[in-house]
Amino acid sequence: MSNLESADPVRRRAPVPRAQCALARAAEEIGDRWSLLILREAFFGVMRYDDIRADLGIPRSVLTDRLAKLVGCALVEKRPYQEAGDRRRFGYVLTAKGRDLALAFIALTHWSEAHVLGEPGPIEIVDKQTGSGLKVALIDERGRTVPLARAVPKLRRPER
Amino acid sequence: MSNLESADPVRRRAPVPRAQCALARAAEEIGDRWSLLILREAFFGVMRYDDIRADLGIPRSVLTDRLAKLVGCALVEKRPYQEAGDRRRFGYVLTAKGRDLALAFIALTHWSEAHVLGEPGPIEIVDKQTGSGLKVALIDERGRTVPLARAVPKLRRPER
DNA sequence: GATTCTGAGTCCGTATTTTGAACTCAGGCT
DNA sequence: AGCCTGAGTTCAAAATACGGACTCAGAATC
Repeated sequence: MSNLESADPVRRRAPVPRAQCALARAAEEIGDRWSLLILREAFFGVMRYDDIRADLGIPRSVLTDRLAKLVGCALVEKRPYQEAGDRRRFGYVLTAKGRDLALAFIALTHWSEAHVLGEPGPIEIVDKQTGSGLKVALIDERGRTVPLARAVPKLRRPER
Repeated sequence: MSNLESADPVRRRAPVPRAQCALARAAEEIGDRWSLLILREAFFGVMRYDDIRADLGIPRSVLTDRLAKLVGCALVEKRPYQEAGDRRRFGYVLTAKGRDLALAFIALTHWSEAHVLGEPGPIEIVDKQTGSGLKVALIDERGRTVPLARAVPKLRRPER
């Protein structure tokens, strides 16, 4: 994916139209100002309407709409729960699809710490078994890590 | 980052306020419907206003605005170029900051292929040296890959 | 058994963004 | 001189977002 080093101004068109572009499809589901932030809340176990609202300061009408969309995309599930001696309520829980976004989230968070925040940031991702700090990296088929600069895109069905 | 397995409805608040959250800061820079797609164009070497517009179908006024924001965030640089026997024009080129987003992009693309597209997608990322297909993975301090399910968030400055 | 409280919304008028179409402007080409 | 092209700008209409008030059901309180 990394760019041609010496940008050549000759190439004019993206190799793949938008409809087949996985990134574009992902952007339809989570590419707006709030969805990412709502999912982050879910990653940290915040699942209740008013708690999300309080954390993010999102308007109620928008939160209602975004939650419905996230449920519609199967990123999150609405499910009932009851706290001891309280009436039954509904909360929102990540689905497997939503949980799998974590890798992209971690990558984006690390990028932001390096390039936007400019410092390590208050939360670190660790291996719950060993306690070791974790990073996101590219690995090849043998599991060896490869520097980003060596990654290039290749058409799978070579043109047509 | 991955969620507590058995979601406990007790936790109510995100561990970190929005202002310090790296993801939230990243979302301010690239969290809208078009910025991601524009950056994707840049990854593939498309750098001219009208080409981006044609690929994405984005309205001119929005593209102008988004490009200015991306330049403002130093994700992209506006720089002059001239093609043989043509007048000098301007194009947009990724900065190092922009290029480093590639890892998050690749992770998001793979997620989308797995969960949105449902099939491999037309572009694959390979090692330009070996040709080996590349994936995104979590690695610990010794470079061993760790499954996502073992990743948990930990506060770096342990509460206060 | 009426009133209050709380979580989880809905409704609504205003403000902001997006859209798409038309217009501009500079430089080169015929 | 007139036309074309890339890279915008301007503008009205449509879609979204915002924030405050309102609703509604069940528990708790008086």
